[in-house]
Amino acid sequence: MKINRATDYGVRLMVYLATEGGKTVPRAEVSSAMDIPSEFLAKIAQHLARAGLLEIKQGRMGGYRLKRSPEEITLLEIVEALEGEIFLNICVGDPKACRFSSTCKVHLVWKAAREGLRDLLGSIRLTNLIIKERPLQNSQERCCKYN
Amino acid sequence: MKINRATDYGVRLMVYLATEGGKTVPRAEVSSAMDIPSEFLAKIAQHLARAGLLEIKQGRMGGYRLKRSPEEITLLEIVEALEGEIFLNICVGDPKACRFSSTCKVHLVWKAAREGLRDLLGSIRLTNLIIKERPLQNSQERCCKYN
DNA sequence: AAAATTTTGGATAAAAAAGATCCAATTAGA
DNA sequence: TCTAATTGGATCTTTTTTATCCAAAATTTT
Ligand code: SF4
Ligand code: SF4
Repeated sequence: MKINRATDYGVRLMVYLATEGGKTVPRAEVSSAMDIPSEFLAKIAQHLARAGLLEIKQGRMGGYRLKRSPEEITLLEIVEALEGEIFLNICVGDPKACRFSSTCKVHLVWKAAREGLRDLLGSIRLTNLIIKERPLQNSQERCCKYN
Repeated sequence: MKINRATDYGVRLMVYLATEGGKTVPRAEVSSAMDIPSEFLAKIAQHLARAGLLEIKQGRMGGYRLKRSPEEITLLEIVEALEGEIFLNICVGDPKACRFSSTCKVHLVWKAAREGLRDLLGSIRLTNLIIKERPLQNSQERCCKYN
């Protein structure tokens, strides 16, 4: 019951792109800054591009950049783009996979757990994940409990 | 991000034992009633026994039974006995595993997600998971939202 | 147009985890 | 003692994860 490395790497990539604003960042830079194996990163970026989360520019001066505003992109989208839709147990996504699913109460717990997890991840936006070097001087604003 | 089959099987076993009250149930019976490969079930039962959740009786008339009252056993205990402590990302259990963990905000989200998940699973007891054939006639009681 | 740089996409592969299965030895009731 | 039940260790297969390699394609610069 853990996320994949690829998912964590994908989130790192997206957070890095968010901190770089709209710039196109070459793979090598993300790889070294974020400690992600370069070739693996290429595959992850392709997944995220197909999911409509980032844009890939090929050729010289190519690289990656966010396709949408970091305010619009949730952690849930990133995670599910890389892991597939979250289901903590097979029966949640496919009730026919278990002959007990219609009466089983554990089934309901896994369903509830999934909801809770997705709600949390869905409430976090890329903007909430950017690391600011120092806190804003004249602002008390906190967009959520995670920053 | 899914539980293992072994974990689901383990929960099925525990729920079955709970429905049988204090009886010692042979492995073959649990295996066929709960659709669990018998030899695999043996391994799972050994794990749960080491975790103090059930008692194994060897020899003729042997089998499995709960070691504690189903009221005292939570789903979290069962799941963690089989999966190990729940951490949705390596950095949650071992911050040294990632050089970003001290500043990374995603880290905090995975921590919060873990808390939420463990709280939910910890709130469900084996008694809440027993399947009653028909609802009690003269009782409105619901021990929680899962029954 | 040629050179330089950067990604693609498909193949491949090593390692780890998951999901069992086998069986000789052991245990304990009858 | 006979029989029925589990143990514990080894083994095995399959799937998933985590990459890596490289020729081809794309795009900018010279
Ligand atoms: S036993 Fe219950 S929780 Fe397990 S797979 Fe079947 S329906 Fe789902
Ligand atoms: S990048 Fe953040 S979330 Fe990912 S492993 Fe490191 S600390 Fe954890």
